[in-house]
Amino acid sequence: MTLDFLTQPAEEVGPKLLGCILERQIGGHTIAVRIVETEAYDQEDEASHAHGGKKNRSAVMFGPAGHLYVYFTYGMHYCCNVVCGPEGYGAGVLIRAVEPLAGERQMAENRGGITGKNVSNGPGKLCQALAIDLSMNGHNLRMQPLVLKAGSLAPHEAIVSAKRIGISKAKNELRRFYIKDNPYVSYVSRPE
DNA sequence: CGGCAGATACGCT
DNA sequence: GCGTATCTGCCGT
Repeated sequence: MTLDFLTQPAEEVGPKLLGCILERQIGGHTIAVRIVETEAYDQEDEASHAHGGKKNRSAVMFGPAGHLYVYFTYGMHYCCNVVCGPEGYGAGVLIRAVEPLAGERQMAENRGGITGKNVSNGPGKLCQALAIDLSMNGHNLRMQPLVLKAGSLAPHEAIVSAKRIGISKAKNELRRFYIKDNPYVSYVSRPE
């Protein structure tokens, strides 16, 4: 399995990223996590940073698929997207939550000692746990120190589509996807 | 538990 | 100036 599907539209890529693996190399340690919640954005979406054409902040979203778009919001939080779609078309999939597979100790340390599911069950939290900041903006996810690997769902797992969270525009769009019953899905996401 | 406000800096009007 | 693809702590029940 390859990452070729990243060139498809965001709403296709969103569900397909569920179950994929992110590997972060940092300070001689390896952190591995599995993506359990995503959300699709593209330039026709009023709520997307790519809406209204290419801007300085969102330029990466218009670049080649498979790169990382990192942005800063609320004065204190980073969030990260996987750029997707054809080059020149602004689209990306926000990674909203991940499930730790390896390096939990390192992640807890990055999060100031927080352990358990609170370590990565939200967009800002997972960026802090993986030490992702603006210096990673535009990073190619096929290269160290942060690599995206194709993955799949376990046989018993199911994908749920839901309305979006935390935004005021186009919030009724069904562009959020998560793995049903996974404990690391952001806790606001429980209802169907 | 659930709800609410505060933190805090950046991009856009 | 204002709103923001959020998180945390503090409050009351």
